[in-house]
Amino acid sequence: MENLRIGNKQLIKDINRALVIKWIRNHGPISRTDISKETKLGLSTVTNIVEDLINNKLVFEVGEADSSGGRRPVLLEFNYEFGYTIGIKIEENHIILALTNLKAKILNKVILSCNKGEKSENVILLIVEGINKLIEKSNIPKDRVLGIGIAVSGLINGQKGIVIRSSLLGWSNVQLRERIESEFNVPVYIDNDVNAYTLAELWLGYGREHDNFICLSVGAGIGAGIVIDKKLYIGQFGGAGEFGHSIIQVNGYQCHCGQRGCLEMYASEKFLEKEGNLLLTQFEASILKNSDFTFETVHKAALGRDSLALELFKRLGEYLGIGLINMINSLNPETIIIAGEGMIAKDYFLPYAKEMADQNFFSKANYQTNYYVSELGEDAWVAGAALLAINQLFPIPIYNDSLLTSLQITSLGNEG
Amino acid sequence: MENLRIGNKQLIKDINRALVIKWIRNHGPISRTDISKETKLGLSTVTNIVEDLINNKLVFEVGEADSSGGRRPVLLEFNYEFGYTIGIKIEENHIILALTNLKAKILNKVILSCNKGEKSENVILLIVEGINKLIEKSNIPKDRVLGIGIAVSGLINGQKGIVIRSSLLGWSNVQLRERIESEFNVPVYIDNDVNAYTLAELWLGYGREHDNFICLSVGAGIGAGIVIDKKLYIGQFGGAGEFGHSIIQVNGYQCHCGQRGCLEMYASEKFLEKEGNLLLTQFEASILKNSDFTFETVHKAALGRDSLALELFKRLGEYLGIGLINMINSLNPETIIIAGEGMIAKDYFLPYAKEMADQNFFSKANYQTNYYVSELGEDAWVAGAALLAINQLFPIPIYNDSLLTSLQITSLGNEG
DNA sequence: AACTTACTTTATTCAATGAAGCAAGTATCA
DNA sequence: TGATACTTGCTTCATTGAATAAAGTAAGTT
Repeated sequence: MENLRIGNKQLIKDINRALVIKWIRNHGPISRTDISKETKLGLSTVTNIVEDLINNKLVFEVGEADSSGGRRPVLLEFNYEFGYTIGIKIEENHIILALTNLKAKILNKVILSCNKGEKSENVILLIVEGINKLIEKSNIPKDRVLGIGIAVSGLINGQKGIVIRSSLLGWSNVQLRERIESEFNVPVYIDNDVNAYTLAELWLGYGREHDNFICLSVGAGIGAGIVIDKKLYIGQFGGAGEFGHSIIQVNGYQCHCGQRGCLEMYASEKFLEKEGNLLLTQFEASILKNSDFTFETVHKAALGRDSLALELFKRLGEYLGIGLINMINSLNPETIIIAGEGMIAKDYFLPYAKEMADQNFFSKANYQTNYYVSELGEDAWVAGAALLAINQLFPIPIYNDSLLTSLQITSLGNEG
Repeated sequence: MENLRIGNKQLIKDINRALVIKWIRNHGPISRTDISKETKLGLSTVTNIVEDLINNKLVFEVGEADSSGGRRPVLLEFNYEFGYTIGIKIEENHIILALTNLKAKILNKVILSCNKGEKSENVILLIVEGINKLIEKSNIPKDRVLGIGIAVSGLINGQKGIVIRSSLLGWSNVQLRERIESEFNVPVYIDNDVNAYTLAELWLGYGREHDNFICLSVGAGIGAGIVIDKKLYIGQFGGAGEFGHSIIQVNGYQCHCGQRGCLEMYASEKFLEKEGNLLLTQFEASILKNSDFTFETVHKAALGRDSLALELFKRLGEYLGIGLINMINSLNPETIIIAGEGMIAKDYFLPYAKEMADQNFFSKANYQTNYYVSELGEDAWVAGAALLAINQLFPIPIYNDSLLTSLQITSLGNEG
């Protein structure tokens, strides 16, 4: 249950400190006066808080801006190097680790190979090794790492820190957080990979200026992250956004999840494979005849105007459109951001998807949903993983439960 | 954008007043000491706030509880008759109006008939007439009505107070709130009827002890209300929860909304009609042969073991199950509450729906979703409509925007 | 020299709070 | 029975500490 804090001086202080930090983080470099104007906090209040933040090295004065007829404003900037976080993405056959500053900017990267289907225990050992290597390579003191975020594909219970099930990795019920946390004594956060990507969009991409959207990943599978009021919605145990397993066809293709007719079987790489092989007989001339069906190979074929490839993408697009309709009609998002490996071939399927999706329930009432193609690169996955941790360092301090990890920073001011 | 208030004394005061009110509302009769213990507010703080509330007649002392070795605790109870609200449900051929106290308890009811397909302007006039009649009948001063809530089936933009589209009523773009508000000079809230019912579940039913659920209504159509963290999620413009128009069958039955294969065509009364007529040739002996197909008629037939009726409910149940799967997989709710007129026949279709729905993505990982059959009666629709207004009277005052209407009450204390 | 803009210092305000006190009961025991 | 000690509930009051408005200082432009 959401436990709102009671009103007292400490709450005032925490809220206003967090507010000032937020403004400097999101809009810095910025002057004290501007913070005061924007937040409606009294100027002297801002002065006091900023002094405190500077003493704690969370904020720096970085120079002066031009005057417009009076004393020059002193510009403040957040100290993104106050500490570091590590973002990790576990993939089928390698692990990507990145050291980031508190802006989720990647400062250093380590990529380790591992065998496909490797046991979780061995992967954990690899991760530990990778973290150590990364810290050493980056030449920073270990205790400046303030948090670790790990992105894993599959069903994740972030609160408990458990990988419930990952069909890609072949894991189930792995206590990932506990293992890494005990090794480094630093808060560790884990979440679904698409959720991590969604966080990257929220903080570094589209979400910088928007509060509500769904981020849909089209690739080997289908996944989605749901952002409501600038917060990631995770559901009862972290399983929200499994749109890939919404059923769009009664008695449709058998899905690996046990259901039939899942969207994932119609709008991800799995569809290219399945439908591609079925259609081969009708498209004898296709250059895909002796190839496998991945976004890459089919895309290449499509570039060469291969008619099987074109047909596959057309069908995938139309099915994806139905998936989009279901998202729109059930959640009514402002925008759907589309990302994932599949987007290399976006020109060949997105138009069909959009055309189909525009037939949604709301469009009849002239309420449009926006589509937006993610512009973040590959690095967004690990950056998003790092954000799993960064996100927790500066929470809005109005709830009781959010204090556990953030205390380290937000209450530094009480000591001095 | 959610605009968090800045920290100052007024915020402290508002939070703590709201907190005390909440405890008395939800757990009264309760003593000052117990409030202090539960909220962690200082006892003297509670005393002060309570004094204020009593002066403003928001709270009453209602007697003493037994002593357990010391002075008897003085019990406080919320004054649910501090004011009244009016809940209204607009149906196809009548309008139901109810006067409620601030607990959404129905004190008086007026039902007006109107023609099916009546123009919105005439219906509005009827509503005005009904409200006046209700107030007169209840013998209360007009200015004790603190808010009016109206539940309408269809697509509603609650923020703007507009009925965007209601296929049942044949309305589109009706400025309902503005019209009623200008007539009575009292805040008016409008929302989708299922959202109103969901609010009733949230405050009067299942939600009293739970924070996250989806409330699904099975009747003439299919609708759903989504509760996240004890708050109704409404989407970009109030259209969240249109699960009825999620597509479960590519190229399926044509829906009135323009799409094909909507859940609403497979799991509401519309399905009984459509599929019933199609199946008549195979079930020559059915007593439904010259009947219409409503939940009522088909249910009666099922009671007589009519095999067409049984088959229809079986199929409806299975399709409904697929709808449930899609809800579960995309939102991962703790519980799905099922309600609506269709539930008279629940014994004939729910078992099939549950069996199907239990095949969802998460069940493979042993994470169960709960189903719960709504126990609120017919009155819950208007009670929920009243709650649309009541809900806004005592908001958690941490956001700037929530102050508009609640100020009347929460700042009474500043005057005395 | 007058005006602007940016920031700091200082006295004030006010809601929460802990401590002390008051109110009104129960338990114990002569 | 009733005097005393103890318990529990509530109130009063001085203190605290954060924001804040006002006055003062710094450093620029016109």
